[in-house]
Order: sequence, then C-alpha cells, then structure tokens
Amino acid sequence: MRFGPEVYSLKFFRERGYVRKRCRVCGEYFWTVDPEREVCGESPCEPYRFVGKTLAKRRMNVREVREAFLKFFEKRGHKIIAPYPVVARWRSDMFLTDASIVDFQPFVTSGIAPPPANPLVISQPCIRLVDIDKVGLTFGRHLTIFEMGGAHAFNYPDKEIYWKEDTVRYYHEFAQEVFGIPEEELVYKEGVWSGGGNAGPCFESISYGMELATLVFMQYKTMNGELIELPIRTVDTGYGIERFTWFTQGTPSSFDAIYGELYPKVNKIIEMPKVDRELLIKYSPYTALVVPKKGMTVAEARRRVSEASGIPLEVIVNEIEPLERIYAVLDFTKSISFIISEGVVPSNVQVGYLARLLIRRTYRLLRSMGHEDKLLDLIDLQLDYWGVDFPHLKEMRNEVLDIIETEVKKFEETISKGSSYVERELSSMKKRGEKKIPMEFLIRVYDERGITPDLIEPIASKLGMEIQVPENFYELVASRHLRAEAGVAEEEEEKILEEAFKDIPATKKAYYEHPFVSKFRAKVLKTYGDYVALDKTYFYPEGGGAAADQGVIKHSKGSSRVVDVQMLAGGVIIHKVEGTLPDVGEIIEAEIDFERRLSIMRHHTATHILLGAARKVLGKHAWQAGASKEPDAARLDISHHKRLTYEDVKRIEDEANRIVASRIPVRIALMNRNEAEARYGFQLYQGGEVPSAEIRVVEIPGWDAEACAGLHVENTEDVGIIKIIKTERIQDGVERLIFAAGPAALPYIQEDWRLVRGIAGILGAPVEVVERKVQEVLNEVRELRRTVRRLLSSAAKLRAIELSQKPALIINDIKFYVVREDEDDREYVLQISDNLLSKPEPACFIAAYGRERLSLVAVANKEALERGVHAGKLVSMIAQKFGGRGGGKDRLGQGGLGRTIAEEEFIRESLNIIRELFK
RNA sequence: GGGCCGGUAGAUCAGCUGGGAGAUCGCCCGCCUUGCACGCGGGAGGUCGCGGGUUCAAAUCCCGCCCGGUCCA
Repeated sequence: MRFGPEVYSLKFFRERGYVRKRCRVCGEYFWTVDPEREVCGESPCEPYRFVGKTLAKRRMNVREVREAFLKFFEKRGHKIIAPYPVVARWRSDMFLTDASIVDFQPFVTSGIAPPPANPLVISQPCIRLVDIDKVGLTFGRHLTIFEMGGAHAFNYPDKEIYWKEDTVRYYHEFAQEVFGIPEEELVYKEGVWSGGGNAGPCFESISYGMELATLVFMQYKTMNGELIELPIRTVDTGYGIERFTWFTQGTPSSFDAIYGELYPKVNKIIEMPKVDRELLIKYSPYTALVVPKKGMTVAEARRRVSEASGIPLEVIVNEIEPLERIYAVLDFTKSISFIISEGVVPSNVQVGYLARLLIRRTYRLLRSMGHEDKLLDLIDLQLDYWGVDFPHLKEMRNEVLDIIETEVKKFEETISKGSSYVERELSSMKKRGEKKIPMEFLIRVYDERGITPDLIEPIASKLGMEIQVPENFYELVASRHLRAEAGVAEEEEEKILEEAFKDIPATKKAYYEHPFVSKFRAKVLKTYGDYVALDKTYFYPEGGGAAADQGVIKHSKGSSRVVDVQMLAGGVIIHKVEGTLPDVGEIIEAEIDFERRLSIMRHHTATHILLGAARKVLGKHAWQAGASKEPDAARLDISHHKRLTYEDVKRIEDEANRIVASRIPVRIALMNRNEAEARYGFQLYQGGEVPSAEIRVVEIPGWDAEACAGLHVENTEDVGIIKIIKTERIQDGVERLIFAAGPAALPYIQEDWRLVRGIAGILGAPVEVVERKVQEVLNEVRELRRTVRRLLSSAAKLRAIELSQKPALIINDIKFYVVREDEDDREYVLQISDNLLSKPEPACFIAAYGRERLSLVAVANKEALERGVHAGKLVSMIAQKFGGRGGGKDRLGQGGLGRTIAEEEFIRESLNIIRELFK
C-alpha cells in the first residue's frame, strides 16, 4: 500500500523550502531542507550521530521531557489527559496498551463516544512485547515499556480541529523550541501506517539518525484490502519520550538516559560491568544499523555490528553483552512493575500469562547472570522510582512484591522439578547410547513442563550430551497448537434470528425504568419460530452473566410459558415460548416469575458486594474474571495469586454480610463515559468492555462501583444474607466463589446441617465431636487392618505346617499341594504357599480360595520350574475345567472360577489335570 | 477458550505390553565407629487422587470428576 506524493506535499514544507528526496539506501521518499542529503537518516540507513555529543539545549530526564511535551501542547490548546492503565481492560481485542491512541479506541475513533477533550495531549505508558528479543541488543531503540507522547485531534465531518499542516508544524516547533534541533536536521520520511483495521499516511520524524516521533493521519478503514474513508479523521501522533530523553543526553544507550539516576542503586544490587565509555560511544551508533529480523540469529546481528564498527566480536561478546543483559533486566522489571501494580495476577491465561512469561523470562535472564535472587529488589527499586510519577506503583508495592514472590516460587518449583526430570531422561538416553538430544524432546519438555532449552543446556553439558536449539524453536512449539474452529453453530443461530427480526424496532427496555413491575401488557410485533418480539418488555434478557427471566404470556390462543429471553444485536428482545404463539398485533398480558427474578437480583447485588469484600480482604488485584447469577446460586471468579484459605473465605463472607446489614442504598445512574471513568477509575470495567458513550454505573456508595447493565435490589439489606458455598480454582490465578444470597442460601445451609447430622447419627456421636470421631474411626480401621494382617500371617504359618504334615501327592518328582481355603484373602493364601515351598525340593502349590466366587492361585518354586511346571498354564487349565478363566507367569498363576465348588471335587479334578499333564 | 503432561510411602520418583506394590532420601531400633551426605544390619510407613466400566484379575486398559503443572491464543 502506498499513497501518492500529493498526500505528503504540505504547504508547510513548501514555505520552508523543503524538498522531496529519495533515500539512497532504503528507497523511501523523505522531505529535507538540505538539498545535498541523500539518506533518509533513519536506522538502519545511517548510524546515530548524537551519541557522545550534547546537541540539545540541555540534558533532560524522562520526567522533564514528558512535562515539556505536555506543556508545549497545552499551550497550543490541548487538554492534558491523565495516562490510562497499561492493561487495556476497556478493550476485549487486546491485553496491553501499546499506543496512546489505544486509549480512545474503538469508541472515540469510531464516533460512538466523544473524546474526553479535543484536541488532547497525553503521555501514555505503553507495553510492547513483540520486540522483547531486541531489548538490550539495540541499545534502547527497542523497549518493552516506554511512554508515548500522544497529541490527538479528532476531526468530525461537522467539526474540524486540525489536520496535517498543524500536526507537522507543531512537531517542528516542538523539536526546535524545546530541544534546539536545527531545521536541516529535521527530516520527515513518508510512510504508511496501518493497524487494527485502520490506516492512513504518516510522517516519521527523523533527526541525527533516529526516529523521534511518528505523525499518523488515520483516515481509512481497511476492508478486504480496500480503503474506505472514515467519517472521523484522527490525528495520531506518537512522540518517543524516551528517545527525546536519550537524544538530549547523548548517552551510549537509551537505558543510560532512562535509568541513569538509578544506576548507583542498581549497582548496589547487581554490580554493573565497567565498560570503557569510549568503547560504548564508538559501538553504540552502529547498533542502529542492525535490525534483528525474524530468523536472524543474535550471533549474526553481532557479527554485522562488529563488521560495521570495526570492534572485534570477542570484545562485543565479553564486554558489551553483560551490559546489554542489565539493560534488558531494567526494562523488563519496569514492565513487570507497571503490569502487576495494575492488579494483574500471573496466570496461565490471558494477560496473566503475558505477565508470567515476562516474569519468567526476566528470572531466567537474571539466573544466567547469577542474580536470580535480586528480582524483587529490582522491582522494588522500579516501584519506588516510577512511583513518583505513577503513584499507584507505590500504593500497590506490598501486593506487587507478594504476587511476584509467589510467582517466582512457583517457577523455581517448576525449574527444580523439571530439571531433575530432564536429568533422569537424559542420563537414560545416554545409557541407551544416544549422544544428541532430539528436537522432539526439547519441544516436549518445554510444552509439558515449561523447561526452556537454556535451562537444559547446563544439564546436557554436565552429562556430555549434545544439544542443538534451532532459531525457530518457539515457532515450532507454537505450530503444535494450531486450533480448530468452534462455536460456529451458535453464531449461525443468532444470525438467523437477527435476520428474522431486523425489520422491527428495538424493544423498549421497560425493566430499567420499573424493575419491580411483574405484570404488564404489550403488543406483539413479530413472531418467528418459538420466538416472540414485543413493543416493550419487563422481561430481563440474559446478559452480563445474569440469567434471563421466565414467566407466562396470556393471549387470544391461550397462555404460553416464557422459558428464555435474549437480546439481539439490533436491540430487539425476543422471548422464547413453549405453547401456542400469540397473533401478531394483539395485546398480550405477561407475568414474570417474580420470585425467580428477585432471587437473580439479590444474587446480582450480592456479586457486587462480594467483589468489594474480596478486594478489601485480598487486595486491589482481585478483579472480577467472570460471573454468573442464577436464581438458585451465583458465582464470582476473581483474580488472586494464592489458593483461598478458610480464613480468607470467612473474612470475605463476614465483610460482605456487614455491608448487607449496613442498609446501603444501591445507586444506579447513567453517566457520560469520560465522567464515569474520571470519577470511579478503570475498576468500573470489572465485567469487561462497555461499548457505549453512556455508562450505567451501579454503585454501592463507599464500597463498589461498576459499569453494569443488570437489575439490582434497592438496598444492600434486601440481599438478606450472603453464604459462600464453595470455592474452587478454575485457572492458575483465578479463584471461583460459589455463593447464594437471601432465601436461596437456606437450602445450602440446611443441606450442610442435614449432612452433619446424618454423619453424627451414623457415628452415634454428638455433632460437636463428629470431626474427632471420624478421625478415631479411621485410626481404628488402620489398626484393625494391621492386626488382621498379622493374625492371617501367623495363621498362614500354622496352616502351612498342617498341610506339610499331610501326605502330599508326588507326580513326576514334584510335590503338589492342592488345597481349598475359605479365607477370601490372596495375601493369606500366598503366605501359606511361601511357607510351604521354601524347602529346596520341587514343589507346587495350588489353591482355590473364598466362599462365594472362588479365586484360584498356583505357585511353583524354582525347583519345580526346572521340571517344567508352568503355574500360569496350570491355573488356566484348572479354571477352564470349572468354567472360569485365569493365567499368569510360570512362577505364579491367578484366576477365578466365578462360582463355588466343593473341596473334594476341586482336589480330584485338579489332580486329574496335573496327572494328564505329566503323563 | 483450546491442547499436552502428571497425581504411587513423610519427600523425590520407578513400576503402567494387566498377574504377590518398589528404589533413594528421611524416620525408628541395633551394631560398628566416634571427622563432615559415615558404614553395616533390622524395622515402621501405602484406600497407587476419587468414582464408574472392561476383566477370573486393574497402580497398569477405557470413561467421568477432582487436584496440580505446562504451552498456545
């Protein structure tokens, strides 16, 4: 995709004498005032030219650049907006905020909601994990966390704020006034930006070999490769706050500029390698020349830098690489600090998984440096440092450290168990004579046990095994997980219904105005299949985890039960009925099963109360991860990094019921999205994204406020009681509370009571001592079991003596004992055999034992085996004779007859078979 | 949300082509020694996660559930 030159040709350029040139290296077009310039100036076309120099008016740190940026645009009519979270909870299509414009997507950019201000300016912390491999290697051109200075204007068809000319002019002035970058160093490279289904032309602003900002003009929607004009054209600028900071300081890496003030403290935690500054200044500019692409090995990237800079490879590996690791650690720990302080709990799903990957990666990196025990210290440092500008980092300190500590312990457990597994497997491989570790093994161990090849390496070399890890290792793992399509059928059904009801207007949601109306009249607008649509309804449709209402409708054809209620995408609410359908156009009388509805309402309000209690007891990281409210019970999933203890649950229950008893009115208000976010913060979005300009806020003042479309009781007191029935861990990092509220709680309490009483009755003990009694009974059972074993063991000895004194049958020099035992215990029978066959003479023991369905066993001793006895075959033959089956090895055979048999008959027939066998 | 792996003695694990539950460490007793994971002999310790099925017979095979781990989106 490309735009024509007219798109980029600005009056601003012409007035200032800019000319359009084509880059000798990359072939892209750019604008410059220097007619001699042949290279666009962006890496990798040219090395950095600011390293080791002081080109800016003065050295600035990140905070100073941020402030300067915000102030500059504020003076030019932009309103300063506070940064949004790095965890994009208001969006369902992404986990982390990776650009400032993300804050305003999709509702503002698509026109559903107005922006909080227009134009506006924001310095938004962003997290991008895609470049994680490059962090350190490029000396700070790539970071996982950075601040994007965004100056945004939203241009509506009827209201133009500003567009390309002003956008470029603002940048130009900013670069000149604040940093003193001369015009001949202000190069604008033409580009095309596209992402998230939108696209538009852009300028990359380049100075001294580094891209400092991108000025995007978002004006198209991309559909099937075609560009469709958007009604709202958005100025989307991204000023690299850290890059400007780097530029002002001219340090070898951007890390020096970002974290320079922290270095003395870092140095106390991990001694930083002392690398000659001249070497770094010489090396750094050439990091711009290498763009480590997919498939390019790190070694290859280093070789190229070495060639370009003339610095020997071993110097890079020995002196610079250790420093790069520190850089990466600093960047990663900052990312972790931001993510976790927003209440993300490491998990095996969703954003929690990203957090886990990041923590584990950082831990492994530290481990490779021998400093894995320093992770928490570094996080603490970051929380303290950045907490000045982002206070929630400091507020969440203890929670963050606790969460990360738990996560690290888990990972250490995984490593230690995984490593010993790998060691066992590898040494048995070695015993088999294999020297190379197969790829399949590496993938499997990572997939099943989370052990990465770098953790296997030291074990392999200890055992002297070869290990080779392909560069595309992680792709190979990913390719194993290609998933199948699912859930299509349901969507189809919904599509059909939407199509069927698209010609009628959205149903009036009368339940919001009068949530306590249970009987009403309404007009039938349309019927289709089992579904009925009305002009208005008091039936609450399924949504937000709350079950749909049920009830009846009476009409000219009789009455029908309403079994389900759904809201279609267009706002039409359809009632699924059992029985005859009403006529279109007639007025029906409806009645909602209100006991059921009230129960759902109680459960809904209880869910909010419980969430507040969970946050109070467990911490602010306890976010709702899902919820469901049925008439009989409800459940609430919350993010938490530890298993809930009985104490936790009790405290949550106590807190929740305290709120119930406090008679707090439940306040419900529709408010403007920006206002709601400003007043309550992003914890509004417990239930996920809310796709509208207006937000319905359900507030229990002083306790909880959530964006929620559900129906609630009027006062917390109406909930009655909240009883947590059980908890389970549905995923790592997500605990589920199953509970019941009000009268619905009673059956559960009664059932528990019945159970305990029942057990007490069986034990014949009072309820209070049931626990102890069960323990005693179990102990007794254990004791008795031992006693029985002991007694049977001595009984077997006596029985063996008894049997040995009877004349035994000798066939083919082998002594055969054929017996019938009543005791249905294999252990006992085998012990008799052991006692009997211990003498060094050929002997064989055959027994049928039990009372009802007889079992069979045959044992031959070593001497008997030498004479050709096969106990297994013997059992098989005898069993078959009596209609049973059996088998086994030569020394031991087992089987069953499936019925009982008299001793005499058993012995007679068995001996016949043996005689036959040795004839 | 999907996939994969695992649950056996206090701990770590073996046994899993069905046929008598094992090893190492730890624990207890005894001996030998008294120098650093001492050595030797003996012993205790198991509803083989739970439930169902197949079978004469299930730790082992099949199904369901619970618990844990892990990868991918």
